[in-house]
Amino acid sequence: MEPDCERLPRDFFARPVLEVAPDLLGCRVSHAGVTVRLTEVEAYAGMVDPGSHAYRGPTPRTQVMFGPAGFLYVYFTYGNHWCANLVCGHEGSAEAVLLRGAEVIDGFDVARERRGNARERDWCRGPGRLGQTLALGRDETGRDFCRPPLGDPVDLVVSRPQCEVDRSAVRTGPRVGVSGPGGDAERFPWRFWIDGEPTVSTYRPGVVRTRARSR
DNA sequence: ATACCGATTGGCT
DNA sequence: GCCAATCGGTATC
Repeated sequence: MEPDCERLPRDFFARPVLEVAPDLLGCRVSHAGVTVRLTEVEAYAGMVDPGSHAYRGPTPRTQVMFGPAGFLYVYFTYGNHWCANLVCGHEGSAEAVLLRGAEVIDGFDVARERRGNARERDWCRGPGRLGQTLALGRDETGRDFCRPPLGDPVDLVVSRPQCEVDRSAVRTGPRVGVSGPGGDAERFPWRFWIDGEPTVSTYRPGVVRTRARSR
């Protein structure tokens, strides 16, 4: 388990999301017996960001993003997958960082059990897989990872890197799978990753929506 | 009440 | 590379 002195304070997250996101690369996330090292994240900037779930204002689902930094926003997508975000910025800004890629550094047996016969490189390659490996789902949304309630049986910790990431190894690019204006590479190059890491997803553009599907 | 769609993944060609 | 699966959230009627 991670030492609590390494836990990142709320002040770390209560900054503009474009500052927080690259700083999270190399950081560790622990939950339910598995610890990972982040290799890929994406920034989402709330109501000014057409790619964000918060773009059209608060809804029951996105409510937690409009609260203070340091809380987890987990969303369900494509009928199968739970994807985890760390809420950033100031209260009301609805900024968040999506955890997209990571390398397992502790809890290998638990991770292997959760991911079946997938290759180790793919355990946390992509936000849905990362959510599954860390067992982050519906019940974890809204959790405070900066000052968790005392006696919380399932601990969630975001902590500093064991080894600092070389800033020159940080790459940026358009966000994966974001359709519409939010996927514009010029306006929103808000995906951050560590160059050369095998646990970073391959880029896939957002699907072009032309007309409604039938059936 | 109902229709549409998604910040994806895994399996198959 | 291509595509179906799958269901909760959101908008609309």
